[in-house]
Amino acid sequence: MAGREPTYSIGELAEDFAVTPRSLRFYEDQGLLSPARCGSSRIYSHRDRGRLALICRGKRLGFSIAEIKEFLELYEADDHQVEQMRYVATRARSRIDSLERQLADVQQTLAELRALAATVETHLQSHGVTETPDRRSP
Amino acid sequence: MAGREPTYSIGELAEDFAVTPRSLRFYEDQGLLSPARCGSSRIYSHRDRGRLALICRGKRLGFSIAEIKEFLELYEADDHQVEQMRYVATRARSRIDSLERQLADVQQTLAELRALAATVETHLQSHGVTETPDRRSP
DNA sequence: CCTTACCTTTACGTAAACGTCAACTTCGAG
DNA sequence: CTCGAAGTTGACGTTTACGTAAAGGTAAGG
Repeated sequence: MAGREPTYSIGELAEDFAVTPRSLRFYEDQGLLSPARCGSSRIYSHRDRGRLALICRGKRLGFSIAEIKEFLELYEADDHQVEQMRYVATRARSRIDSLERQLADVQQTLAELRALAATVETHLQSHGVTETPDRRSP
Repeated sequence: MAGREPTYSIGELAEDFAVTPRSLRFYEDQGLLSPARCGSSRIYSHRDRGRLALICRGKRLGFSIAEIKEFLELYEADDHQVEQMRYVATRARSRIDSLERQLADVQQTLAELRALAATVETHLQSHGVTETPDRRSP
């Protein structure tokens, strides 16, 4: 019953996540990944794949590499000593606080932008333009 | 009845908007501002002040200097050229879309983090620790 | 006259997150 | 054997939005 864990080359994993091999090496330099080696070639495990998924998500969220690294360590610490759990709890809470602030920021920005869009569209309407802008031949 | 328009030195304006003089010079280099000169000193008019307000707002909204420059040129060009307003509206909408995606992502992350925090705290409780962790002297 | 505060220009420095190039090595296919 | 594709490690280039001296001008106040 031994299904061997799948492994990936740098190119495969890069393509799967639509990043470049260069990025994967960079993440490794920064300590976010540490794939096994076969000779000098990198061999990525299923866990590495999971970590990369988290990295990509973090990037989508606009976090820096350093922040993402903290995240990863946070998830890693999952099955560590009880003593360290306090630290994890503290980090998680502080992370949540920061995210809540970011959430508020984004919502504020959205509000401003929607107001701007509304203003502009009102102006457009007052010029007799009500439809979604078609492109006219110039 | 001729109240002269107020003018500002670089330092005044910078302080008013909580930016550095360096930033104002930079914005000028980038063509976002072009204050009058008295000798070599910059003299900012009321209009310049208005432009700076737009610049700061653009920054808050997450636009790049280059994008803000485009907007300023649009506002400048004609107060209401329909074609140009469409462009602004399009940009705003696209930014809104992107922010809405980001919002969803952040909310998702928050949910996960809260779950993690809850898990960790449950673990801590099961070890007889119920209070918020105080910082002990090391 | 001298200091102080504020202004000027020029120009190099910084941080993030890779891109890009060079200069190999390695491996399976033909 | 040879080729090309894909891998490796440096190391320097790029972009954005300024920071940070360096070196000096100018006007007010003591």
